[in-house]
Order: sequence, then C-alpha cells, then structure tokens
Amino acid sequence: MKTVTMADVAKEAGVSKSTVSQFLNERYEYMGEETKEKIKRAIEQLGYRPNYVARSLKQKRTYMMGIIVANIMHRVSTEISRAIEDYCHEHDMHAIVCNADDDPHKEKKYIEMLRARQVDGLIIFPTGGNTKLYTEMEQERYPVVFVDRKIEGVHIDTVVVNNREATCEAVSHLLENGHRNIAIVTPPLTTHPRKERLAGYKQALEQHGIALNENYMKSVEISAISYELENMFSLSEKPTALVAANDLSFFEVMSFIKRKQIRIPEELAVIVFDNIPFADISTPTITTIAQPAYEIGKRASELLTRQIKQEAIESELYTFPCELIIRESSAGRP
Amino acid sequence: MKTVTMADVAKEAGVSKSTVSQFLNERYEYMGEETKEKIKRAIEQLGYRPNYVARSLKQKRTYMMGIIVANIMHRVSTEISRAIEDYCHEHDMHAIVCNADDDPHKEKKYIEMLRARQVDGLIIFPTGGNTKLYTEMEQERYPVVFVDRKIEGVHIDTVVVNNREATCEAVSHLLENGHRNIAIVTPPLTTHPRKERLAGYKQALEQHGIALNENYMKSVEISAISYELENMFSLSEKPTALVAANDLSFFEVMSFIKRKQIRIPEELAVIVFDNIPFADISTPTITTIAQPAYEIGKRASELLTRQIKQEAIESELYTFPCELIIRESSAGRP
DNA sequence: TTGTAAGCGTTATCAG
DNA sequence: CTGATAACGCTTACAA
Repeated sequence: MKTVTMADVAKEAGVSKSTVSQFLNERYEYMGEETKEKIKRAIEQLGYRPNYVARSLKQKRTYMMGIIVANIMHRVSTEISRAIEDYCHEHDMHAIVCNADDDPHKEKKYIEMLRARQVDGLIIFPTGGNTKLYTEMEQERYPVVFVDRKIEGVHIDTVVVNNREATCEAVSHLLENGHRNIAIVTPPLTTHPRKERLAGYKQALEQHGIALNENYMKSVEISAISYELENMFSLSEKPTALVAANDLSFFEVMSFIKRKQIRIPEELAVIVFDNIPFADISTPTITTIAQPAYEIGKRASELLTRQIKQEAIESELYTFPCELIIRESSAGRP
Repeated sequence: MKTVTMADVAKEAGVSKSTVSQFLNERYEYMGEETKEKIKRAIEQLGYRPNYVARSLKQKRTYMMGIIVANIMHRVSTEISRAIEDYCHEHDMHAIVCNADDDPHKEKKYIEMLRARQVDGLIIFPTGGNTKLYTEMEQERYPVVFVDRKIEGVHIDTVVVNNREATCEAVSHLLENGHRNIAIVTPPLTTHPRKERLAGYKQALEQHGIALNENYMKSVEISAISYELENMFSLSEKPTALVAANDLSFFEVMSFIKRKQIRIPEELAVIVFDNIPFADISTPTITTIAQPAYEIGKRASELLTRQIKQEAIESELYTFPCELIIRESSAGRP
C-alpha cells in the first residue's frame, strides 16, 4: 500500500502541488472550473488522503488540545472532559485526555509529552504540585487553562465553582430543617476546593451560632472514611445529617450506611457535593450540589481557544455557581 | 518565544544535528562521554523540547491510536475506553477518543479524520453503517480492531462478549426463582449484541418450556420505553421479573418503577445487562450481568498493537464471558 | 565516533 | 489563475 501524496495527485491532474494545496484548502477564488474538476477526479481516482502531520509541521498548529485531569475517577472530571471534547469536535479540533492520577510527576510527564506533540494548548485540572512548570508556561505565554482548582500565584485563566458558597447553602438547608449535629466528610485538605467546601460548612454553622465539633469534621483518605464513620456513629451524640464533599467520599459513606442499615433520610439526612448520575432514580433520591459541568467545559474551551488565537489579554478567573438540588435524602428532621 | 530546534542545540553543543538526534533516541553506544555532557547541557541551557510532529512525519508513525465509540453514553464504553487509554499510557502511546453518537456519518468522518492525522491504528465500536469503509481498511491492511459489536462479512480482529449465553443464564436464574412472566426491554434490534441478548432470553424460556409472550418483549427507543412499560404493567397478568438489556434502558425502567412505586424485588425482580457503578450501594443492590471492560480494552489494545507491529497473521474473534452478579434486586419470587 | 545531506508531505511566498 | 521553490524540524543512510 504505497501512500499517495499530493505530488501524485498533482501529476495525475496535470497541475502543480501548490494548486492542489489551494484546492484542498478551499482557496479556489482564482481557480478555473476545469482545474477543480481535474483535481477532484485525480483525488478520487488515487484515493488520496491528506496528511495532517505534514500540514501541522508546516503550519505549526495541530488542531489538538490536551486535557490533563487530576483524577479521572471523579465523575465531574469526566463530564467536563466530555464537554470539552464536544466543543472540540464542533470546532474541528481534537482532544487528548490524560489522567494524572493525582500525581504531580505524571502531570509533569504529560505536560511535556503533550507539548512535544505540539498540541495547541492545554486544559489542566492541576494537581498543584508543579508550580514551577505552570509558571514557565505562563511566561512563555503557552495557552493553558486551569479547571476545577485555583492555583495561588500563577496567572492563568481559571474556571472554578463557588465551592464555599454552595456548601454553605447546603448546610444552611440542613440547619433550617432543624439539624444541629451535622457532619462533613472530605478528602484530605490538599486542594483549594476541598478547603473551600469545609470553609463553607464552617461558615454556615457559625452564621447559625452553632459551635464546631471536631468529631463531626473528618478530612481523610477514602480508605480511612469507613473507620472514621465507625467512630462518629459510636458517639453518644450521633450526627443527624452528613455532607459528603465529593462523589468518591459519598460512595464510601453509602456503603457504610448500607452496612449499618442506617435509614436515609429518617435517621440521617445526606447531601453530596458533586454530580451523581443516579441521584434521581435511587431510593431515596439524593440531594446534590450539582456542578455545571457542561458550562465549565465550554467556558474552559472558549478561553483556551481565545488564547490560541492570541486574543487573550489578561488571565481571568471564572466562578460558576453550583445548584443545590434538594431531593429526598435530605428531607429528614432530627 | 522563538522555538528552539535540534539545530540550535547542535550549534550550542558544537556537534551536528545527527549526534543530537542519536542522543535523544538513546542510541549512545558509540558516543563520547563528553559529547553526551555537552549535548545535555545545551538542551538544558536552551530549554529545548523535541517536536514529535516532525519526528512522526519522518518515521511515519505517530504513536497515537484512535478510539471511535458508537455511543459514549454507555457506561461500558467509557470503561473500555479507559482501559485502552491505560494500556496506551503504559506503552508510550496516546489515544484520541471520538464519539460517533450512533451515527454512521459521524463515524465515517472520524475515521477519515483520524487517518488524516496518521494515527497508527483504530479501535472502533462500530455503528455497523460503514461496511464499505470497513472493507477498504481491511484490504489496505490498515490496523483496526472492532469492539463490542461483530460485523458480518468483514475480516477484522473483533472483541465481544457472550451476549446470548450471559442473558440466557440471567433469565434462567429468574426462572429458577419461580418466575414465569419475565419481561425484557432492549433498544431497537439494530446491532448484533442486542439481537443476541434477546436471543438468549428466548433461549432460556424455550429451555424451560415457557411460551414467548410478545407483550413482554419490547425493543424500542429509549424515549418510548416508558410508554411501553405503561402498557406492560396494565396487563391483567403483569410481569414479575424484568431484564433491561443495557444501562440506558435500565435508567428508564428505574424511573418508571420509581414513579409507579413498584417495589423491587418483592413486586418485580430486576436484572441489568451492563456494568452499573452503583449496583453495589443502591437500595436494593442490583443484579447485573457484568462485562469485563478492563480485559476487553486490554485485549483490543494488544490486538491493535500486534497489527501495528505487523505481527498479525489472521483476524480473530475473541469472546469474553460476562459475569452474572446476583444481588438483591433479583431476589423476589412471584 | 561524528558529520553531511537527502528526504518525510505539506504550505507559503513569490514570480510568471 | 498557476507553478517553482524553499522551508517546517526531525531521522537516517552513508561518508568521513
């Protein structure tokens, strides 16, 4: 299977390579009708297929963007990635998705890899562990957009959600239902959103004049959640409501609840921060703080595109609001 | 930001381009220690970053594979894609994922697009609507692996699961629990796996000498499922068990069940064909026919790699077994 | 052990 | 309106 190139097409059609190139790029303003016809025929005849690698080399543009996700296990990451991919496909681009697995070394490797592949820009859910690299890209003015997590001290377009306010709203909802013993489970406080969610929780309690109780606030690895819940539910004063700060924590919580046969929402009201695909159809349905994944992905893509086109002036921070969707799981009263 | 090329590095290090190239490709068998040092320093100094596009053009290999998924909304598709991506990253490759959205035109567009980008091969969840294109690739010996769906008359490596047997096993399980009125809901019978799943259902009933009942067998678009269920559950003899032939149908079924307040498994036993992420933690837990997504993805990747390396002799068909995971939702007895 | 030079398949810049 | 010709940045024989 010899590959057929533009030169072959040119020869077959009896024109020059440049004319064929013009034709392919639809720049036929000054092109004779019959020339067009000849070229079109030659292309069909030979089964010519353009080589975008060659084109990219010349144009210094690959029409690809890279997406580096901190941890693909979070549902919302895949939703945002999908939104970005949709945007790409609508704009004749492609996306390459990489999973950094919460590991800064992997993240670094992928950034380098994707840049070596000459992707036009990068959308990163940053691990936070590569400040130097981030700054380098900022200074080179290489197109980058951060998503989900804000990184201090780096001036790069960033799209996040109002973690604090949304959590505060959710906890207030529980307070208004009469709950006073409200627990929160988060992963370790290694990222900005997690800190903000916890801060939102505290803020709500303070606003209602409720004292914080360390026993109800656990920020631990997923694998340790079940242990902490054991302790929490052995307290003389058990929590009557619980907020899971993300989907993975929620799964742990649910499996604990199931094992202990705790009834939701009668014995425990539950709210999750994150989009849960079955929130609507499970029994009970689950109250969630929903992130607008589609909008986030779209905005990130637009920002990146703007940078690629060199239309960006200054880096900006976009904060999307989350939506508290009240369902059955938070309906309990203490 | 002028891009720094190999030539710059060569000049800085006082050697030739080819020596730098050797160095980068770790072919330093005959390279002087000090030459190495000089080059390494020059690279750091200049912040040189290799350009894989140029390399690809020369080598006629991009170290990328394309994945074209018939419909990304199916959980199992994303699981398999992820497994393929994992394999890629372990083997210094990258994957580009495209969603054909069950549309043969889109599929065609993506196949052409990805080939223009010179991906080394394609893993396709075929829509089935591009036989001509499939055959073309077969004849060109372009590396392709089909996943999930077998296409008749095309000789291409294919990885599928034992749809018929697995469904038969699941239905037999219901029969053994005493059910006689077993319904099945599938999407329209436009693909091989769907036909096979229905066939497995029929086979089980026949083996138990139960007559087929058209009222219990519905193969319709997702949007029409709810309507069909209305009818089905208005029958004088309602089904006591139901099999959802994939995850999307299942969601419809669940939302119907929830609306009608049908109790699972007491009033209706339910089994789903497909991996459902919350099967384990929902109430009740859900009996599933689980596809080995990881193995499927891995095998597909291996087959493709073999083809890319030109080690493949003949196209093969791999059929992986599914696992019936019995949980609470199928525990009911009529 | 290292250098030279010829591509890889396009596009871009000028002439004509 | 079309055609030469020179890049794009790298790899790879082959020479030295």
